Amino acid sequence: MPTESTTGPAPRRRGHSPKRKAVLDAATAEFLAHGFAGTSMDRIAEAARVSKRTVYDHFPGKDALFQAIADEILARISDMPEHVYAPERPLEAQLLAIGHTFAETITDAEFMDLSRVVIARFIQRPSMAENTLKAHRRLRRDMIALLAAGKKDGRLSLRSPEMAAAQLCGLIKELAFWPQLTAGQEPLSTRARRAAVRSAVGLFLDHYGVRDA
Amino acid sequence: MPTESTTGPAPRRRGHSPKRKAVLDAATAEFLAHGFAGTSMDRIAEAARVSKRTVYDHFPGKDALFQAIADEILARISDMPEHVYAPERPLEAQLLAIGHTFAETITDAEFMDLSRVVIARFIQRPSMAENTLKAHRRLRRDMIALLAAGKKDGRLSLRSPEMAAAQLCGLIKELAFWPQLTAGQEPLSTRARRAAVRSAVGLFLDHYGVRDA
DNA sequence: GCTCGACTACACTGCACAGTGTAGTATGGC
DNA sequence: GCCATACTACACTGTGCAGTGTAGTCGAGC
Repeated sequence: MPTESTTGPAPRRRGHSPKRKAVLDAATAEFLAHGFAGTSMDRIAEAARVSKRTVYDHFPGKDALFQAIADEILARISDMPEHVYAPERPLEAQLLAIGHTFAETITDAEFMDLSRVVIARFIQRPSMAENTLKAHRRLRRDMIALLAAGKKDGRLSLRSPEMAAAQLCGLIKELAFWPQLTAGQEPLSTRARRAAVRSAVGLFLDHYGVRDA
Repeated sequence: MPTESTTGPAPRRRGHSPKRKAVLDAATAEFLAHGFAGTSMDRIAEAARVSKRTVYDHFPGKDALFQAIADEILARISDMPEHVYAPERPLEAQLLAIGHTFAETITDAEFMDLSRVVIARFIQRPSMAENTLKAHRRLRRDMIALLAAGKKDGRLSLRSPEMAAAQLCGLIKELAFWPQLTAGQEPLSTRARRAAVRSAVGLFLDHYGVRDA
């Protein structure tokens, strides 16, 4: 064991070189296209036109590389407006707004690819999958808060804001997300996506909305 | 190449012995618990208290073994009543009936485990995932037909039966299926499941139902 | 001109796993 | 007794892949 070789088992590079970006880009493409298990470090190195050693010089291992990519994509996608209940605005408009944001987020091509990969990777350890794809958790929280506020304000007649939020999301996801993810269906056009949200909000308000308000 | 050894490259056993069942049982448990990639043929053999050779004597390979198991579980689960539109019965009751069947099917523990594994395995090739889990496709067809009939009968006011069916399913799945599958949530109690279906049908009819009928 | 950090090329270890080949054992029917 | 069937034990091939070790190249700054 020649342990005195250089500096021991620490990462050998730290700077943010152009090669690092090449690796990240190549790895993103490979992971999103072929999944975690279906992508080898050799392929990534080859695609990045970089030696395998360089990959390991910038990232400690496959998992770390994948995590870095997932984090980066999620950060890019999670850059969305907050949705806070506004008593003076019509409820329908507010529900449409958050619904559209939700639908846009989950139909984003990169989010879908990432979902595919993360779900394939972590579905055996479900907690991690939900944890990693927290982008839409944040929106779900906003939605629950909005529904709770609308209820308190007497404009919605519902028991559980959590359940109602799930229903609203389910209405949208079953049209705009799951068919594309698990059945290879083409992504919804903007037009169709917006129609799906309008329909979902229509169903929602016909049931939970209070007549006069 | 000693090709004259026994009989060439054909499967060596054909009978339905008790060992075959042991292999199937063990493989079912292993696959459902650890997924396709997470299960090795050695583990299956060990769990079945059988030599590895015996596994290969009954099944040509890992894929075939998995397919046999998936088919068997799906056959068991797909054994469900047909739901055909009955003009004389109240629509609500009919929607509740098919909704409850749907919810029962997808909340079945074995169906969920199988879904997990199949989704993890085939989500990169989405067509296969939908194809394998056809159990709920059959119900979806029934549901679409039922909605189309209800529309023709003037009891439902909707454009697309396909879209409406998706919405009804989405309302149920987002409460009773996906949280359990991807977030490790406890399965819904029978009581909660039935409440979810009633709520979904309520939302559905408040929007799509025709007032008088 | 030398050094140092980033990088390459490539050989190599170690592992897990699918699938095979084969010699040998136990059992029941003839 | 004999033979076939079902099965075991186990060694073995081949492959794909994560991760490492190392000698050497190249360019920038001193």
